Amino acid sequence: MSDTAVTPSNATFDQFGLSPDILKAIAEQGYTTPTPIQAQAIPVVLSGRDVMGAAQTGTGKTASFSLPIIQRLLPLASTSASPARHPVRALILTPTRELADQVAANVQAYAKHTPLRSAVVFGGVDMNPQSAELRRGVEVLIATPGRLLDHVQQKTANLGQVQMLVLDEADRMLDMGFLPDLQRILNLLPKERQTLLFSATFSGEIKKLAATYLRNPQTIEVARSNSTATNVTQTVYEVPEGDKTGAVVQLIRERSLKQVLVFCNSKIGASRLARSLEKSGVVATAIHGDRTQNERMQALEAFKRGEIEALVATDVAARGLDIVELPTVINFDLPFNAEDYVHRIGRTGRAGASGDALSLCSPNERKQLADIEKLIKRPLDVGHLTVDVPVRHHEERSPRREGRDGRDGRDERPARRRSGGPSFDRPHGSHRQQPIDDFFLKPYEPSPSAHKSDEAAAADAASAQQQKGATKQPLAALLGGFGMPRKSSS
DNA sequence: AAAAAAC
Repeated sequence: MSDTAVTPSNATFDQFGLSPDILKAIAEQGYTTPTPIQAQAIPVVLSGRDVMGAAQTGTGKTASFSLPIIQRLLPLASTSASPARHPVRALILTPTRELADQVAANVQAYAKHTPLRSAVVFGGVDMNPQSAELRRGVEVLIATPGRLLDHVQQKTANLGQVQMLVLDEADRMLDMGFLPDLQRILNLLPKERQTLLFSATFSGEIKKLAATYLRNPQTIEVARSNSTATNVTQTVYEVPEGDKTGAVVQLIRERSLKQVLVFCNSKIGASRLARSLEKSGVVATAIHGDRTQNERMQALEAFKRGEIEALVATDVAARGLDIVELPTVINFDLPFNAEDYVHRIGRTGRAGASGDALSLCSPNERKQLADIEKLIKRPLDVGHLTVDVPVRHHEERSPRREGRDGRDGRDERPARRRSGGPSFDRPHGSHRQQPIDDFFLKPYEPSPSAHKSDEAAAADAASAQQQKGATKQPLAALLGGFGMPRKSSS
């Protein structure tokens, strides 16, 4: 087993023995004090030892490996123009193209006063400029796996002299089915090398990967995995599926949000929401895997420049995107994987800044909410929007169930009955059958097969009681057992 | 259930 490093409490960048050229670049980036992961990882990486790092994005992880990589390669850096003098010595693999781009920008910045060359390759864009750059020779290569293998096949990338390998967001890469690609790449690398594996979680698969490809790694863990930053407020708003678009508009206006990242579960949903927001006067654009790489990059850049108020994204943006001090993240949909929630809200409250994570939860997403609260080991705060909740003194309703839940982006409905209508503009859209009151009338219904605990049943009864005649009540009251961790019965 | 990634 590997041991865990101790955090030096008040380290400075000066004490790592980094080259003045690197320190100069660090200073230019405005950094003075290493983050905990940097304080722990930099000395270990400099020592040449393998690392198994558990760190969320936003903890300064990229610099924690980039800086010592640059330092270690410095003695080998050549000022020669000959490509042969610039073989790939460090390879950094990331799951998404945007993350590769971000990491590359960091490496570039940290190495700018050194003769080291770096390049980034990923899919979705022309291979030729990448090939040309690779042929000129680079010591540090940042890549997504598929395109890297493409370059290997084209013989534009030679990995025979790689001494340092970084697997960034390794859990994500496995989730995305990159294991075969990773294995192929790893087989091309010299056995004698230093390997750094970073992962948000240490699942069984990650441990297996580490056992296979790392040698006596030192474990570095800054924040317990699955934990969320304490400087981020986390609030959930219970919103009927069809009211989510309006709710987002309202949150943006209420809070005067100028730069908000909004997560959807589907590509189509993200596009639709972006369009709906635009109709409501919010400058918005979507970023997801069905948009061209050019569109993705332009959306991201415009967002960073502050030209876009709402960037509506799928989980392509859940990890790794480094948008400095993003104040607010909204979950339009709750993610299917609770871990993705942690990654999504990791886009805010970065580098010690405070942030707000706002989540919309429709009745059919309560299971996801319960999973999230179980993972982060605390309930989210329950917020309420200032829209009127319709008063319904309800007697009996037919038990007919909706065949479809409308979760796939069919979230736009015509304005509801005037009395008690929402105070926000509602975009025009297709009709959904489910009446708005459904949510208020129907407490959480577990599937018939699911076993319900006594507390949950009691909570349901309590919430059903409280729903009658409810208006503008805090959702916590409306929802009784809302957010209670649910015992899973398997 | 969905998303991501090579052409």
